[in-house]
Amino acid sequence: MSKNGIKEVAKRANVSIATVSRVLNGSAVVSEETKQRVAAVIDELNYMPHAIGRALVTHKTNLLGVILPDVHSEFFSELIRGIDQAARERSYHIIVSSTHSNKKEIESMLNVMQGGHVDGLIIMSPHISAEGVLKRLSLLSNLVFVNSYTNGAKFVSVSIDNFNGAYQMVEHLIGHGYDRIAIIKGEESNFDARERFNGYLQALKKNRIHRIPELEIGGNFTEESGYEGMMKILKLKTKPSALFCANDSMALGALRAMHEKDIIVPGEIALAGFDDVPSARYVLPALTSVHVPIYEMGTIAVKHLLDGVKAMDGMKGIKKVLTTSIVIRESCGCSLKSDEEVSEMA
Amino acid sequence: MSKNGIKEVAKRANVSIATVSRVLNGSAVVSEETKQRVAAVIDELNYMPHAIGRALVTHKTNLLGVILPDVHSEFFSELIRGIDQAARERSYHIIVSSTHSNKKEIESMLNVMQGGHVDGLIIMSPHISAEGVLKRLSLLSNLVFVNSYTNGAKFVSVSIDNFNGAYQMVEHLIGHGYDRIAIIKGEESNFDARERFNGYLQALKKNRIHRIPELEIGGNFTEESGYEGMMKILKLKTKPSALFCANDSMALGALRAMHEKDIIVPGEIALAGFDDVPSARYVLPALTSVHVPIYEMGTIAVKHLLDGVKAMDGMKGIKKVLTTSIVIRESCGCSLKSDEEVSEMA
DNA sequence: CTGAAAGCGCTAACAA
DNA sequence: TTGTTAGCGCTTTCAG
Repeated sequence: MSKNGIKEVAKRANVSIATVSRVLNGSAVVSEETKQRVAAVIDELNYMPHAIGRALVTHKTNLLGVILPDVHSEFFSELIRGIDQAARERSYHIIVSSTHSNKKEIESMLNVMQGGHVDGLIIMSPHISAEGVLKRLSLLSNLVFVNSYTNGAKFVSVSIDNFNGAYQMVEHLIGHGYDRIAIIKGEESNFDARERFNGYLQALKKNRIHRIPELEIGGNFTEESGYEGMMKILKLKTKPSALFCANDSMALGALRAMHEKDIIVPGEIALAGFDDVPSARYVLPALTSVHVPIYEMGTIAVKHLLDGVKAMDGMKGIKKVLTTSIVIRESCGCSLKSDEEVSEMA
Repeated sequence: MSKNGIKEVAKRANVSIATVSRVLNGSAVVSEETKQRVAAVIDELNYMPHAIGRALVTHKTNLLGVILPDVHSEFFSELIRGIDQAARERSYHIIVSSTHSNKKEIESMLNVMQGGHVDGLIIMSPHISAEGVLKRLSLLSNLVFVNSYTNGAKFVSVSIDNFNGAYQMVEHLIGHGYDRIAIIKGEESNFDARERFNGYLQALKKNRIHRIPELEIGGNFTEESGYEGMMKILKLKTKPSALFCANDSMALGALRAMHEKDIIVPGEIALAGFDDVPSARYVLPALTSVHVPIYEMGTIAVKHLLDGVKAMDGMKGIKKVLTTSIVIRESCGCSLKSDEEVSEMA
């Protein structure tokens, strides 16, 4: 096995390595003749330029870092799909790493990624605000936050409209006559969860329905916590007529609990979730949920990162909020045709 | 913003860059005193060694490449979870890229990854054999195949026992009295699919049940194809008493079709799938399926890659096959307690 | 149009 | 114990 580097190519083609580099990148004019000759040797040797050597001088790796919490797997993989697609269109690849929503781990990840390995970073940090994450990071550019709390600062972020999604869903339930609407929430520390809860609260308020503390159940976005939350609800003297879960996993858990206890959905208790995960349409009854454009969120994040959206200009961050849409299925008791159209707003 | 490289650190600490490098890596003995001094400067400057510069000389990036088809999302994300976990334990990160099971794309990916960016590669290629993938690749080491067809060659691979999983499941169905057992298969080109189909065939044969061509329906592992396959089955004059789907997605699709047509499961037609995806337990009736240790497959692949398992020794590849286990739920009509234990065999 | 040479940021002999 | 120096594989001035 010979050396097989750019030098070998140069030698065999009787040119300097500079020329080889030039035909490799088309960076300067090379005579057709030598170009052919070099290309032939490259092909013959099956030569591939060494990305690291190149990156060292160009300061470009064509790699994008993606940091996300490892919960929420359907959500997660859809997001990656979107990111990967958009990245590869720009001939980038992605390095994925899941922190466990642990600040230490996020920082360590950031360090690794700052080490020059990636040209940009997409970070999803539902539990820690952007400023918290960036405490000691000099770079503020080449960074976009996804679904994170970027408290009015100069970050680029793309997220979904959690508040309105929840608001609309709860209004929908109210509109169909339910007035005792329970909620299984996500964790306090989770940004998405807080916003969704706020949407719920606002919808009640707008419709002059008083909140009932015992109907506000804690959860943590897992199927299990939905199951347990539902069990608590079923122990109440006066049961709710409807239940809104802050995500689909918990709704699925709640559904399982109701099946076990022979509660008819939506007959006795109507149910709605949030996220519109694929399984939502396969359970029985099919789950009414808030559709979230996860894939688009991924592609947009990449677009912002790579297509020259700079957050630094003028100190004001860029905040893209994707609208959600409610998709009606069977679990909420109405049976309109589902509308899954996904739109955006600036 | 000053330079902030190793040189700056060296200058401020009044040492040579070599010494800085030494305290960075603990690669040689440095006096406690200078060590302290250098460490202080590093901290003060918030200096991070440039990974690319380092990689160029060490030939180590601490990055692992993962190439997989982008179908099969629940499977996919679970596999990544396993890989990522095992990788991070060894302080590696992973670069994920999903080809679309397209040979060209796989090759291009391989090139990118061979460019020096990764120290090893995990590749899952259900449609293309290992030899096909490696046609023109010089390196055979630092490569492990996951769930791919490594035709007796000198590769390292880890896969699941598709054949026996299917065999056992079909035997289970037969054992409970079903004798007209349909199957919705995966694509011919898919290695997993072929093995599962073989398992089905073998179980029939062993039990002296003749195969009935009209009961062998084509599919492609998507929910949609399961739905369509079921619709075809329901048009048959003599319907099967049970249906085995080569994966859960298709089983879910078939289930949806049966719900639509008011076929009672398992009363009229029993159903079983393969993969044991999370949703399997939440549908109604809960889906009997073949459990696959996806996560473990990921961790084992990494272990093989990083913990010094060399395939080249003596020309014989290493082939790890993980056993599957059937988990009984409601859809097959029996109601034993489910056993989800996962074991391995060499 | 092409070659020589200087580095990119780091590690690893080899000396001192 | 520490410094000097030679690269790792490439791109990119700068001459020619």
